[in-house]
Amino acid sequence: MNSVPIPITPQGLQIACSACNLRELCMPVGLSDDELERVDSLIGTRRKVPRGMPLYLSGESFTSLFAIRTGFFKTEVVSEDGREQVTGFQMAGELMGLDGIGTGQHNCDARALEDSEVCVIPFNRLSELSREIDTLQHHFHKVMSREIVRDQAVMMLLGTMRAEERLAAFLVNLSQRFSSRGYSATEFNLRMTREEIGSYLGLKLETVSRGLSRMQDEGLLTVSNKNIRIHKLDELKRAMSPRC
Amino acid sequence: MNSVPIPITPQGLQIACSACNLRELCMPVGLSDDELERVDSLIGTRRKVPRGMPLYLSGESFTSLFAIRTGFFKTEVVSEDGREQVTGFQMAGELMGLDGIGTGQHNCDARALEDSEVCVIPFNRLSELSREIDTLQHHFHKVMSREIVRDQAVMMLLGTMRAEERLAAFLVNLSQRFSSRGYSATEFNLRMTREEIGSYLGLKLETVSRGLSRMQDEGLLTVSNKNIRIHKLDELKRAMSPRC
DNA sequence: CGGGGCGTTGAGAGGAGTCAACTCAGGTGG
DNA sequence: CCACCTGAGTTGACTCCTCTCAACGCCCCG
Repeated sequence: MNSVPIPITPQGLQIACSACNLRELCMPVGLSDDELERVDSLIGTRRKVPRGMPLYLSGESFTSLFAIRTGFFKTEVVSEDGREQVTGFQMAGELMGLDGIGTGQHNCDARALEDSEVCVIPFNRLSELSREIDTLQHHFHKVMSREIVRDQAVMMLLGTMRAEERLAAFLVNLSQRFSSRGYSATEFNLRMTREEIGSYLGLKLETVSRGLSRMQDEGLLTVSNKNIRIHKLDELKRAMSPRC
Repeated sequence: MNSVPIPITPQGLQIACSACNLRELCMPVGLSDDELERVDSLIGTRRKVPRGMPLYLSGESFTSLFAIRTGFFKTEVVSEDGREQVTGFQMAGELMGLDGIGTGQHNCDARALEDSEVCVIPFNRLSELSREIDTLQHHFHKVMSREIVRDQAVMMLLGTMRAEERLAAFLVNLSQRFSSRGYSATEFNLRMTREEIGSYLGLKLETVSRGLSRMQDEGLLTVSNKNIRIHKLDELKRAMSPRC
């Protein structure tokens, strides 16, 4: 096996959803104590996924969603003719596996980019519970809908932006997500390779590398391998728009 | 107003969901008579949307989903800096508006490409009912999930394919969707302009035009304005893959 | 009949891809 | 501890695909 189920132990209970510091990110607000307890009971197990290992692979049967507790993932689609497309990078508090509901099989690979841990959410239990708790149902629908909106934003990026605009948008997006999790908005480590960034942005790795170098030359940021320090976040945001 | 609500009249009842010829496309199977009746009651009104008119616009508050009864739509996202991206083309039996659930506001424009008619599905009624009818709940989740998978396929197209591959993929996709609705798989009329195709595929309209001309020169198909006749569907499918 | 939207085609420009050489960091094993 | 090796990243030179700009034709409609 590529990962280890962790049964909830007495110790484990201290990180029940109701006590999880990621609660605002992946749980609905406004639940009663009773409801909160039942939602807690949703999470049967947690699972550690070491760096480089898959959380699930395309074609595997779908039974659960996964909420990231710690770590960093990528999701990747591989087509029949061998093309690979990274469809997203996921971090703490985000949900993975929604693509599997439609067919009952996962439709992409999810791989840990660093040692990670996820909460396993059995989908049929979630379905049951969301029939009983309106708030949970609505929350789940919102999460799925936001996923659709996010994908549409990526389509916009891939369809209309040039290389450096895509790169700027990518970095600004990462910056915001780190920031909203309490990390620095201006300094962070990329967990993915240039090639993975390129795949996500519809570019070749050399183009990604050149783009970063160029931004460094312009004083927008400093790149040192995977470490990024953004000096002019406002200019970086402007660089997302044409004619700059 | 850009469209006209149509209250269900005695005549209207004959096209209740349970009797709709698109039933397999947009309704769950395996409902009991009682359940069927309740799902029928979901559809409060229908709405005609003349060609060119919006079904909804970005920023409008979200209250309902829409199932297409007849006609053809495009959905389009406009970014702050003025970029436009067609995110999809929708035809009979397909659902629109899922992007609005997350924020409570529509996040794209939906516009009729020909005179169309949609069933209005009040979202809070759908939510209620899907709490009572498992089958309906699961069906709705599947529909949302498939939307995500579809969007990922578009990301793959935009991220990895060259112009003519995209065009081939687009035509094959249309062909299959027409075919599954009982229309010809090899002859159909495009409802959208070259520019709209280009926006969807991340290409300029000239590139779309050239691509179609080239395919015609190669004998794959015949183009006459918006009319497409595919002569070699199998070769067109091969043209979706690299090195042809 | 004239005009505007849509589509086609050509010529030239430019941005990203391709190919290749080189550097660097990290991990492994002698 | 150092030599080695591998994968990741950078950079340069060149190619080529798509975009840009422009001219022109077609069709529909006022």
